[in-house]
Amino acid sequence: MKYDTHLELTDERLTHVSQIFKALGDPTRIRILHLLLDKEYSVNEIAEKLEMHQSTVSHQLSSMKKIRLVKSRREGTTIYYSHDDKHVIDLLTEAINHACHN
Amino acid sequence: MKYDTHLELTDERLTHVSQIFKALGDPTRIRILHLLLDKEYSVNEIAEKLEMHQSTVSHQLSSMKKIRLVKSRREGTTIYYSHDDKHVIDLLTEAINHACHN
DNA sequence: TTTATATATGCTAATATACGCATATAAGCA
DNA sequence: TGCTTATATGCGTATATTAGCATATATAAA
Repeated sequence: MKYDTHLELTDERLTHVSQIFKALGDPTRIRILHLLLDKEYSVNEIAEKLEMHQSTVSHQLSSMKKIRLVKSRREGTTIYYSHDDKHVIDLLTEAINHACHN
Repeated sequence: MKYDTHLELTDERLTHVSQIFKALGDPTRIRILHLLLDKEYSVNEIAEKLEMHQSTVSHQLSSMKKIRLVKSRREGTTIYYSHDDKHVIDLLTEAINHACHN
């Protein structure tokens, strides 16, 4: 798909776009989102797989949920997280792909 | 173009990708890059067009040049900046486009 | 109700970031 | 050389961010 390259950058759009990029501008959050590319994981699963502290993962999931980058679903005491913004996932995978072809 | 979605996220790639997104995660830098979409501008032109202080613009251009998001060319005492990473420009325009269709 | 498990969150310290002032540097011109 | 214009940069301040500890909350099971 081809995009217009000259859409007006209003304050609202600027805030939104920079917020998204800021969220992606942290290795911890990138690793979490990258893990969530394929399927949902619980907080503990994420912490174990990525060798992070539970509170670190929870904090970052919380910050990403606040801006709707991820969503959660409860099953008993376990909460499963998955990504919730296809556009953002596209941006991330494209960036990783570019990094892989350098 | 379709991408693989499962390329390995090595430490090096992680660092690179997060660095790019971090650079894009700031309204000042986004405004500058957005201005530079079409054509090159001098530092003063950028400062005037965007109503920013000269030192602010220079600082941010310097930080973006360090990671090769922009490049510069001298003409007398004037230095013209333009973008230097097509991939990053693509990421930015896509993000703005998404923000425009929400 | 008590206990165990999973997750969330308040708080703090360490670190990073953005900005702007003041000044340095660089190039061109008188 | 001295002056002007354009840009860069050192420094200090204000603010934001990150991570981890300790603890709170929520759910389920005994």
